[in-house]
Amino acid sequence: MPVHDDFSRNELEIMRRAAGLPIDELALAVASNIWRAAQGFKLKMEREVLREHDLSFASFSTLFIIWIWGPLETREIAKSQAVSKATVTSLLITLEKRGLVRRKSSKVDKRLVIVSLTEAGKSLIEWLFPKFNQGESELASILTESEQETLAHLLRKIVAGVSTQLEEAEVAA
Amino acid sequence: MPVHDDFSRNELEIMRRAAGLPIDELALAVASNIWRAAQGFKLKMEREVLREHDLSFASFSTLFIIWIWGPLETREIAKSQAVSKATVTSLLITLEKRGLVRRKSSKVDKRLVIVSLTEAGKSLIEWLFPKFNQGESELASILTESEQETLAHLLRKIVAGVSTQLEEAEVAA
DNA sequence: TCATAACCATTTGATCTCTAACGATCTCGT
DNA sequence: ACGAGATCGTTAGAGATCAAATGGTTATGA
Repeated sequence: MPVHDDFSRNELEIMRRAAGLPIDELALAVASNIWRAAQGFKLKMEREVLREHDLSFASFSTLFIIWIWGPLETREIAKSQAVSKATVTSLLITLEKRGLVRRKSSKVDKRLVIVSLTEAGKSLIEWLFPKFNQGESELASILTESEQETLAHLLRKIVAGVSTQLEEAEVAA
Repeated sequence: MPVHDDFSRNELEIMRRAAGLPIDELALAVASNIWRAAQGFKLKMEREVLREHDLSFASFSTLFIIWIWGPLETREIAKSQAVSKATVTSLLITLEKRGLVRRKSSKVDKRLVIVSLTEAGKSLIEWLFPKFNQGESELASILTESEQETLAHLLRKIVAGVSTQLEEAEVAA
């Protein structure tokens, strides 16, 4: 009995009784499968691509975003990954120790820190990215091209929607 | 310029040049939006539902799975969440400190540890779950019902696929 | 001008997460 | 019966993550 499958009638009944109200089963399935898919993706990439270079998923993402966008401020990296600035600071310390990124204070606004890739960082991400994309390709290959397009489309809507919802909550606070 | 949007022609050109080969843009979009959706979901739930009870997403998931399935062994919890046993041990220590779960060694097999909810844990999850499901419902409400069904269906295939791929890699090692 | 508010990165302290190594326990083949 | 190998939960050590507090910097308004 696989514990990780979708929920049976029995389990739904437990939840429903506790909730006292009808529960949104469809939303439950959507949310839990988004989460499971993401965890599986992360695990796959860390094991099959990143581990041999001793790089975490978060570190890879950070290198990647700087590679694509060029030198960035800390707050921009945080925003792009939807993580706190404190997390980015911690990641950058690790990456800087390994000589993959460089930080320098902005001349224009001394509060800002500009982060750029070192040569070693650039080489690493250029070496790693094709393998990473290969893994992504493998992940998606379970679906037809048309299904992949549908999935990406629906997920984009979820991402946009939740981003809006989070901003609204932010403003209200 | 929102850093978190899908990638432009320019950025794709950077990747393509570095890769030397054509890259799988569709798989890139699928994977990155899975990841972004999951991060947004986690953030939303932690802020809007879990924070006021000082509970992490991982703690909530653990309480939830024990609530639905009844007393579980540590390894079963780990498997159900796709995390390592060490992670579960650490979570259980925290939850036990707060009096939400109880651990006892199995009589049948002394290696095993059986985890069950305390009354406080049961009360908390039963209080929290309806609010959590409400949040999930809000998350999914950007899509029509039919779209939600499609999304859940496609994600289930991804989850099953990546699970298979991870197992294959496991066996090969 | 200049004081107050807003914003930035960092630090702090707690939790979550992983792999690797460990000790205790169980299984299985001989 | 019994020893080799497998499995279990835990520990150790490192990194990732967050909210809250901090200190330095910039913007705003009277």
